[in-house]
Amino acid sequence: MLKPDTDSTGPVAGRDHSMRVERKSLTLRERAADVIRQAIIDHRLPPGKHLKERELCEMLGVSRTSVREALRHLESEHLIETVAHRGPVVVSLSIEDAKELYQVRSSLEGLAGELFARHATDEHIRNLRKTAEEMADAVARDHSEATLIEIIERFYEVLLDGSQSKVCAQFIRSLNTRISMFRRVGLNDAERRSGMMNDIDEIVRAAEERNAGALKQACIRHVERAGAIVMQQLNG
Amino acid sequence: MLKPDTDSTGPVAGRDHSMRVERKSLTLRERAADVIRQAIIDHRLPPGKHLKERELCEMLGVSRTSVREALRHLESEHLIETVAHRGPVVVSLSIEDAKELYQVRSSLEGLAGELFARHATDEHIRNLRKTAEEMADAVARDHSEATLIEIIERFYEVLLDGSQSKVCAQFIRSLNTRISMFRRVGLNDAERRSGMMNDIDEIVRAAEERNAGALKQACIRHVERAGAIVMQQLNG
DNA sequence: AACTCTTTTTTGTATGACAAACATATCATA
DNA sequence: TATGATATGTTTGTCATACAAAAAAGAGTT
Repeated sequence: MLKPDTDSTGPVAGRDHSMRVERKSLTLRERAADVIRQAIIDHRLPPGKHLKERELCEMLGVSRTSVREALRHLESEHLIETVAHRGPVVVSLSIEDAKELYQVRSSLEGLAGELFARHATDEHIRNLRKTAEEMADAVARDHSEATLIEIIERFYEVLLDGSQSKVCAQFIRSLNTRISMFRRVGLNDAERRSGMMNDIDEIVRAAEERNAGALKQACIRHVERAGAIVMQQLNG
Repeated sequence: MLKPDTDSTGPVAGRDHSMRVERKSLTLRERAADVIRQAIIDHRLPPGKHLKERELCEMLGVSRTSVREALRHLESEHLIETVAHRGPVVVSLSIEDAKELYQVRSSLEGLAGELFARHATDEHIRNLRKTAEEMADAVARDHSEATLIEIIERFYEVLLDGSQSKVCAQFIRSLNTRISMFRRVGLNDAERRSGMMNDIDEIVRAAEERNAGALKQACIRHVERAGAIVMQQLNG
C-alpha cells in the first residue's frame, strides 16, 4: 500500500551540490512504477509472471488509472511486455539477452570512462577513489553482497556524474535496471571479489592520470569480466 | 483523428523468416503515441511547446485515458518532459545534448558494426550493398533530402538487423528518434552528400570483408562526421 | 510596478461503465 | 477418447464523469 508521501524517495544524500530545490513530490503513478519496478528487479514478481491490473491495484492501493500509467512506463523500460488484450508480462531474459545487454553496457561504459577522463572535476576523481576505498574496505571486512552492491552503485554514480553526459548516464542507468534482473548472482566468492577490486583499481588509477584511452579500456574490460561471470552462472 | 485500424503499420515485408503470426493490431494509445511522436519529430509540436491534454484529445479524437497513457510512453522516450501539475512539454535539445546524443550513437553504432561483421548473414551483406547502391543512385540523380533519408533509414535497418542484437538495435533506434528532432538539417549540398557516400562505401566494403575492426571504425567515423555537420549547423 | 486575493484552467486520481478479446468450463459428437 | 462447438466468466481497452489540489490568469490595491 502506498503511503501518502513520506519523501523517503528523496535524492541520495550529498550528491547534488547545486542549490536547486528538489521538486520531488512524486506522483502516485511514479511511485507505483517504482514499487513495481523494484518488485520485478528482485523477483517478487518473477519473470514470465502475468500481471493483472486488478491485483496490482489492490497490492498498491491505487486506482487502475495510476497502475496503467505506471505500466506504460515500465513497458518502455523493457521490464514488462504487453500483448494487447492479454496484459503485461514480466520480461524473461534469455542468455542471449544477457549477452547483448552486457555488450552494450560495455560499449557505453567505455564511453563513460573516456568522458570521465576528459570532463571530471578533481573532486569527482577524489570521490571515485574514496568510494573505491570503501569498496576495498567492505571486501576486506567480508561484508555482505548487498552492502557491496550498494557501494558499487555509488561508484558508478560518481563515474557517470563525472563523465558529464546526461545522455550517456540515462542509457547506462536504463541498461543497469534491466541487467539487475539477473545480477543477483556473482559477488560471493573471494576470488571474484578480488578480481573486481583489481578492475576497480585499474579504473581509479587511469582516472587519476586522466588517461582517457586507458580508462575507457579499463571500463570495457571490467564490464566484460562482470558479464563473463554472469554468463558462466547462467550457463552452469 | 485516428482512423479504425488500417494495419498500415504491418511488418516490413520479407524480413522475418520465422513462422510466427504477427499479432499486430495496435491499440489506440499506441497509435496516439505514434502520431504525437511524429508531430514532435517534425516540429509540428515545436520544442518547448506545452502540451495540454484536452487539446491532444481533440486533435486525436481519443479520450484523456488514451492520451495520458501515450504521454507516459513518450515521456520515457525522452521526447517530452513532465512536471507534476504542469503537464508535458516537448523537450528542447541544447547543443550540448546534441553532442552527447551523437557521442553515444557513435559508440553504439560502432558496436553494431562490429557485431554485423561477426553475425550478419550473406544476405544481409548483399542487402547492405544493394541499399548503398540505391543511395548512390539517389545522390547521382539528385533526389530530395526526404528520399535520401528514407533510404538511409533502410540502410540502418539492414545494419541493425544483421548485427543480430535486439538490445543494441533498441538503443540505437531510441537514440535516432531523439536525434531526428534536429536531423532536418544536413544533407542538401553536394559536398556533404558525396562525403556521406564515402562513409557508406567504406562501411559496405568493410562489411563485405567481414572485417569487424574496420567496420566498427567506419561506423564510428561516419556518425562522428554526421554529428560534426549537425553541430556546425547548430553553431553557425 | 509589486503585491495580494479571486477566479479559471489544468492536472492527478478515482470510479463506474461497457464492448471486445481472451480464458475456461461445459457439453455434444465423431 | 479425442475433438470440436458453445456458453460463461475474466480481463483488457477505452470512454465519460467527477473532484481536489496545483498552477495560471485576472482583478484590484497599494
